Amino acid sequence: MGKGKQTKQQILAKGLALASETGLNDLTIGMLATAAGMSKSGLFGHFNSKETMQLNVLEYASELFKEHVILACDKDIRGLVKLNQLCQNWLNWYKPDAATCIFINAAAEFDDQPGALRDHIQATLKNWLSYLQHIVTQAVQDGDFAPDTCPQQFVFELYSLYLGSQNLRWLALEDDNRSRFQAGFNALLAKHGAN
Amino acid sequence: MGKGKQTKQQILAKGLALASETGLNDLTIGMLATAAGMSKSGLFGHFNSKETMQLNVLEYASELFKEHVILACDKDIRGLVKLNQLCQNWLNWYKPDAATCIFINAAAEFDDQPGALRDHIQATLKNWLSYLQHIVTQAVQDGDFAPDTCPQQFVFELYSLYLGSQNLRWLALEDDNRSRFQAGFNALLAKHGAN
DNA sequence: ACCAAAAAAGTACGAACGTTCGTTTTATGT
DNA sequence: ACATAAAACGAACGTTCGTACTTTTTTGGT
Repeated sequence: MGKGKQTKQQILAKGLALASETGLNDLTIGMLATAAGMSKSGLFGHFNSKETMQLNVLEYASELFKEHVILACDKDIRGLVKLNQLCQNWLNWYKPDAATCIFINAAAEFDDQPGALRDHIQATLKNWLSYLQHIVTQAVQDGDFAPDTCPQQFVFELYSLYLGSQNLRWLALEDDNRSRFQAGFNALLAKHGAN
Repeated sequence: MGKGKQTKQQILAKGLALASETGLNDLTIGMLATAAGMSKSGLFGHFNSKETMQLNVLEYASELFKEHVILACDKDIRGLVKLNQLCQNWLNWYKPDAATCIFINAAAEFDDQPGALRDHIQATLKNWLSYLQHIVTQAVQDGDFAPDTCPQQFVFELYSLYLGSQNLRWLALEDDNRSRFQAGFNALLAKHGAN
């Protein structure tokens, strides 16, 4: 890996960290350059536009997500067991500080702002949800869940719980939102007759 | 009502409409002025700062929310019946176009940005959730729900469903997210033994 | 060790933003 | 109706941002 790609990776790592705190919109070229310890124009040269930079940060996040959530699962598991591992990984896929999931944050920021960024976020999210749906369908086929389980509704409720845990974190309530998610998840499993 | 207060109300209405589409952060003084059909400085004079303007928009939204969600309920109802009406009103409290709930949007935008705006959003949200919690507690006392129902967890899951319906709207999935919320809500009621 | 290519820096510009100030128009009370 | 205050305007400011150009430094293959 040449010097260029190397520093680019460092930039993207810093960029993801910052964007996870302040949002992808507020990730300015100048501040990212400062955070990366280089000049504005020096950093700019790696992307040639802010939008490309943001896009690359998202793609970097996607790689990390796939690595820490999907590929980190045990091999040869499926259905309910896999769903459990996926959700566990999902909650922990990006750890720094009080960072909120960049995909959730970016979705809220760009949902009404057409362009390449919105399209990418939308595609990523759709992809993840349909993957979850696939695993749930598998679980139903395996008899892990009741046969009348609707995978779409199941994933909707599961995704909602994730949103809830992300959104309620900063309300600084005294209770642990992770455990609120877990309780909701367990109830969701029980409702569909997980054994 | 003097001329000043009158145009200010029009400005706030326009501001809420715009902020519900593009987010409270992107609600610029210049574009709001243009949308309101007046000059930048003319509009500015009503607030003397952008933050105050945003704060006033939020307060305006709070008034509308209270009016359309809380006060719009039938008198002398409580417990499960009231919860049903509240949720129905909640989903419809602000109708324009494809607007997303400004509180949800603003929460995502300002959660990591200390200041008066964040504090206001936080207080508003906490207030609403604790109100919901109060109604659920009432429902349990009235025997509408099973006695082992945890109101905090209940409201967490309810709020999560609302977030889900808001967040999944723009994914442009073919299915109606309103009905996804309804299904989840009904399941939530059933889980706690609503009769 | 050298030289072309890549990477980084420096400078500058135009646009948009929030805000200020002085002036002009409009509304209101007597 | 008229005088006073409120409301709205127009032009300008300082700052920040993304981006374009040019120059300097660093890298890597021969």
